[in-house]
Amino acid sequence: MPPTTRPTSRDVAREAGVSQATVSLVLGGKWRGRVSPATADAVRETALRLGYRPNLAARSLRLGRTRTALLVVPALTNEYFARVHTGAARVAAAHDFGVVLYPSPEGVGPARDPFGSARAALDGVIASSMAADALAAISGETAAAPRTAGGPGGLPLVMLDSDPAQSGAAATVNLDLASGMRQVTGHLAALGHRRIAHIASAVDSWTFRVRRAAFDAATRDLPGAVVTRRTAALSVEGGLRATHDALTAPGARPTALVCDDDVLAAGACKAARRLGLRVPLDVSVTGFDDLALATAVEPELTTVRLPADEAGARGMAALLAVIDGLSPQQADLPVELMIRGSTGPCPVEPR
Amino acid sequence: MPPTTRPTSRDVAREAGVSQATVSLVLGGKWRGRVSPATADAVRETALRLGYRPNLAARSLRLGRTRTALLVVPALTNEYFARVHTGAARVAAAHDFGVVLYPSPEGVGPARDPFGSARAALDGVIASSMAADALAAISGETAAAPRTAGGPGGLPLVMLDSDPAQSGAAATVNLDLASGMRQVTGHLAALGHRRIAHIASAVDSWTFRVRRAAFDAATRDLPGAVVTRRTAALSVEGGLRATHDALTAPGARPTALVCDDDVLAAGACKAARRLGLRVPLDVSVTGFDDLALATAVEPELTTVRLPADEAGARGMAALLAVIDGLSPQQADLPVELMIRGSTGPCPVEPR
DNA sequence: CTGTTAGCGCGTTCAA
DNA sequence: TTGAACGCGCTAACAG
Repeated sequence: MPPTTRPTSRDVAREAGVSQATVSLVLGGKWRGRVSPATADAVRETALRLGYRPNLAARSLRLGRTRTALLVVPALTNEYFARVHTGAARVAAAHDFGVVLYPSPEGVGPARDPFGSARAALDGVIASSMAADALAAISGETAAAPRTAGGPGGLPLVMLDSDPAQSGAAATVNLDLASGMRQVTGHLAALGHRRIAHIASAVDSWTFRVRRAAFDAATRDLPGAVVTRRTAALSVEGGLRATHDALTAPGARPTALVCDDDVLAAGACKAARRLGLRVPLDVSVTGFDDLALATAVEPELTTVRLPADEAGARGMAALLAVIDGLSPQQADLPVELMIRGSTGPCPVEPR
Repeated sequence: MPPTTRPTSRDVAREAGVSQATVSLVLGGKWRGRVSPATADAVRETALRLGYRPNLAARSLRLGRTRTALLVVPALTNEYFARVHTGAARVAAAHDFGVVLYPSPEGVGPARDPFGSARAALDGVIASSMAADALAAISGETAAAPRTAGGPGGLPLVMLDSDPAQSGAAATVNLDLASGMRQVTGHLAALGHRRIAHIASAVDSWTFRVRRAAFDAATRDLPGAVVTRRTAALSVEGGLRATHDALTAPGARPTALVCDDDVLAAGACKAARRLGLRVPLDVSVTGFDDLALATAVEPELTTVRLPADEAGARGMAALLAVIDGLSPQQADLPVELMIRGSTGPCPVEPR
C-alpha cells in the first residue's frame, strides 16, 4: 500500500496498464472513438478503486483556466449577499464553474488583497454593491500593472448593483431600484401621506445614491409633500437614532418613514414605539430588500423585494458570457413592492 | 508590448537581467546573503513595474500545498455562520492562509461535491454545525478511496459545534451550549416560571441535540416543573406554528418558551401576540445565538450569546495546528446569557 | 485505436 | 552570488 500520497493519473495509468493520456481522455469524457469501451471501463474502475481525484493545481496550470469566479461582497452578515451568492453558485455549477466568496474588508476584515486572500486562480470577478472606496481598492489593486482588460488583474469583471458608468466593468447587472422607490412613495402617497422622512443609509455606494435620487424625484412630483432626510449607520441602532431625530425634530412630525433598508426600518419601528407612536396607526414605515427580518418583526414590514438570487444568477451568466467573448444582455431586474402591516392611512390629525 | 498574457517570473527575470531562480528567491523573501541587495531591489522594482503576480496554480503544484482551507457551513443566510467565517478568515489571514466558503446544499444548493464545487486545492477542511446526513455526504465523498487521514479526501478535518465523538475529525471546537441552556432555565426558574415549553429545532444536528438534552436535564432538577416540547422548522414561520400549538394545547398554558434559536424566538413572539398574549407580561420567550435579529425585534430577546467569531478563529487555529502536525488544545468556549426584555416574572394567575 | 512527447510557471537543487 | 536544469500532475499535440 502506497503511503499517504494521493494517487496521480500516472498511478491510475500504471495500475490499469494504459498510458497517462488514455486516463486523461477517459476521465475527461472525450474518448468516444478514441479508446475502446473495455479500456475505458477498466480505467474508470481503476480510478474509482484507487480513489483518484485529479490535481486541480496541475489541471489549472496546464489549461490556463480555473473555472473559478470570485464574488466580492461588502458584507456577509447581510442575507441579501448570501442570496446573491446562492444564485451565482447555481448558475456557476450548471456550467461546471466554482464560486469563491470574498467578503471585502469591513472594519478589521481579511487581508486587503482579494487575490492574495482568496487563494485561488481566478477566471473572473463579480463585485456586488461595493462602496466607492472599497471598489477603488479592488480596481486599483494592480494599478501599477498595464491594465490590459477591464477588471482587476486584467480579469473580466461584472458589477452588480453598481454604477453602469463605472469604468472597468465588462458588464453591469442592476435592479430597478428607482422603480422600487417610486412604488414605495406612490403607495404612501395613495395612503394620504405628505410629510415623509427618508432614513438614508450613510454608506456611500451607488445603490443608496440611486435610492436617494429616486426618492427625491418621486416626492418632488408629489403636491404638498414635506420631505426631510436623516442619514443612518446601516444597523438597527443606526436606524433607531436617525429616526428618533427625524421624529423629534422641530416642525410638523413626519407621518411616514421611508428607509433605505429593512434593518434601518426595524430600527425606525423601535424608535417610533419608544416615542409612544404606534406603527402604522401614527406613523408608517417602509423598508427595502425584503430580508427575513421584514417578516420577523411586528408589524411585518412593507418593503421592496429585491431579487437577489436572480441578480447573482444574471451576474454569473454575464461573466460566463464575457469569458466566452460574448457580450451579455443587459437589463434591469424588476423589483416588487410587498405591502404588509407597517404602512397604513395617514392619521387624520397627526399633530 | 507583449499582448494580453500576464507576465511570468521568466519575464521579470529577463527584464531585470537575472535568472528565474533569483526572482523566486527575492520575491520569496529568502535572499539574505544569497543575492546582492542591489539586484534584489532591481528585481522587486521590475516585478512591480510589470505588475507581476505569481501564478497560484503553478505555485500550488510545485509546493504541494495551497495555504487554503475550506469552511463548510449549512447555510449562509444565517448570520452566525457569517461570523464564524469572519473569525476563521482573520486567523487564516494572519498565517497567510485563505478561506474558501462552501455552503452545503440546503435544498437546491450548489453541487454536491465540495471539492469539485469549491474549485480550489485544499489543505484542510473546517465543518460547522453540520447536520448528520449532510456530514455523512461529505465524509462519504471519497468513500471508495482508502481513508488515509481523518477527513474527506484524506484532508485534515476540524469540526465546529459538532459531536466530539464524531469519527474522522482531527479536532473539535465546541461551545458550552449546555451551560447556556442551564443559564436560560435558571433565569426563568428564578423568575418563577415552572410551566416551560421547549420550541426545538427540527434540524437533526448535534448542536440541537445538545440543547435538548441540556434543557431536559435542567428542567428535570426543577421542582414542580411542567415541561412540554414542540419541534419547528428553523424559520420564523416554523417557530410561529410550533408556538401556536404549544400555547393552545389542552392543559395549563406554558408561561415561558425556551427557543433553540433567535429566529424561532421571533416566531414565538409573533404567535404569542396573535393569541393576545403580551411578551413578557403573559409569557416569557428566550432565544439562542444572539443574532442581530435579537435586538431588532421588540421586545428585545433574552438570549444566549454564542461567540461565533471566536469559534471560527479557534477552529482555524486548530486546523493550522493539525496541518503543522501539532495537537490543538481543546476546550469548550463559554457562552453568555443576555437578559433583555422578552423575559419577565411568571404571571401570578396565569390561567 | 493507443502511446510518447512536450510544456504550462513555479521553487529548488546543483554546479559554476 | 548567480544560472541551468529538473519535476510537480496534467492535457494537447503528434507518432505509431
